[in-house]
Amino acid sequence: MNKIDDPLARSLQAKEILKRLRTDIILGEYKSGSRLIESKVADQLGCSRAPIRTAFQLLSQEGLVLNLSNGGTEVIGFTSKQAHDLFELRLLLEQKALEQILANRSFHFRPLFESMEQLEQRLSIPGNAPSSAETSVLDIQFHRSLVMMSENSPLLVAWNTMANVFQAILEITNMTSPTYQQFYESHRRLADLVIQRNPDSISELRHHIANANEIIIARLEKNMKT
Amino acid sequence: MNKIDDPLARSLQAKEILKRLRTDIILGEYKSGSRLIESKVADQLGCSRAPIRTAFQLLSQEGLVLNLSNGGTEVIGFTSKQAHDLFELRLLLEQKALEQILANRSFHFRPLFESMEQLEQRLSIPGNAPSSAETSVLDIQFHRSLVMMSENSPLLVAWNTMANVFQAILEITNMTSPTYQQFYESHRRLADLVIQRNPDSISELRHHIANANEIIIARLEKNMKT
DNA sequence: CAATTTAATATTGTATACAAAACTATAATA
DNA sequence: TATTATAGTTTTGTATACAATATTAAATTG
Repeated sequence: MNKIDDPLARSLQAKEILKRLRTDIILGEYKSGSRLIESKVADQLGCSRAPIRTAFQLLSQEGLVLNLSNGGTEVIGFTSKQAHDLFELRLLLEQKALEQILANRSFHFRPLFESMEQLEQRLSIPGNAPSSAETSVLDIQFHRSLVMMSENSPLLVAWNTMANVFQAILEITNMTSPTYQQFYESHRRLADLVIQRNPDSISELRHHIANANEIIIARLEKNMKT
Repeated sequence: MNKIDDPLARSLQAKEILKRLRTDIILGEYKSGSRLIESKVADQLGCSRAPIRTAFQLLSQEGLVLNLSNGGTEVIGFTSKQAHDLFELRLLLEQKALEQILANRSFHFRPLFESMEQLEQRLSIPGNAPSSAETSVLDIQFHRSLVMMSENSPLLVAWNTMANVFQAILEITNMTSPTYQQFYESHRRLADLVIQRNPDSISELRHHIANANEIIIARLEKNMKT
């Protein structure tokens, strides 16, 4: 449970391809229902079909693409409703994680604090605002630490799958530092409540996520084509 | 939302390999922490590395295997606790689906009844008890129909991912027809409550799943090596 | 002209080849 | 001896080749 599952860690090409396709699909660059042809995409991106296949499989896992029963891959459009449902799912999973954390006898909270302080430190460097990509990674890391604390492997697996899409959305919406300032203050309150094993942490979490979701979805809708 | 996502539908080899590895890992044939070598497995199963890589990726998606950061694939043991957590997750997701179904104005319940009647019909053929593999597919299909009714794509994606492991467990535990008789009676009660949009359907669902989980886990533990 | 069959094309699934990276074991050095 | 270098091996990631299946277009038939 300590090692981190990082698909494509060594597969730089597939990683890059996946990221690009994921973002494009979320933004609506591909029409819903249109078909993704391995060789076409391979030519466009200037590589062979091998890493493309890998990327397609991951996209399918994330629900952005559909594996047709006769072979082939079809784009599933990403709508505003889906974003909403995704965020609701995130809340459901994280709340479950937190409930289990509170119910467990002992737990390790170091990773939670480390990830929190990493974000705080990064934000506190004067005159050097972090990029949206940077902060999204750190923000996600905090929440991943929380889910990992639950020591519930299936829950973590489910969370990780949707987290990829979630992180892409965070990057797209290009959060500014002031917004993140809000977020990390909420992270601190939450982390403090968690180590106290205070049941109020649940409502703090619900508050935090609901608030974040509202801001993010509003920004996302402006960027989406459809 | 109408098309069904079936990875490996055309890829028979990879499908077979995945199924076999999945079952073996659940049963504890591979030691937790041991490394899966593509070429080794390919030689054992008498095929090339291509379908093996595909299968490994799917296993990773299901949380049975870990992608090491320097490349390579490590087996994550499947413990009794994980089974318990998995089943709890299943309940969480299906309950969420049902809540959304009840909240929605209109919904299509044909697939739910069709899958239910398929199971009933199959069980009612005298002197021809269905195999565990057969019934597990039909049972899973009923629950998938339920989740699909929620028209919540991210929720369905998450459910599908864990359903693969769940179905494998159903097959392993080799349910007998009498047990299934119980299950499908519960299915019918549940389906009836759902079309009435009766909130009691939620407790019926909780009951059904909790009951099934208890039976299944007990049987599973007898089959697991660890 | 509509429907069906047949041929041509496109696309995927698997096998193989090769290069880059990671791991292992041996040798060298302090 | 313990530690670092180094050579050798293993293993993966990507590219390419080929065969089987799907899709599309054309031809045929009623």
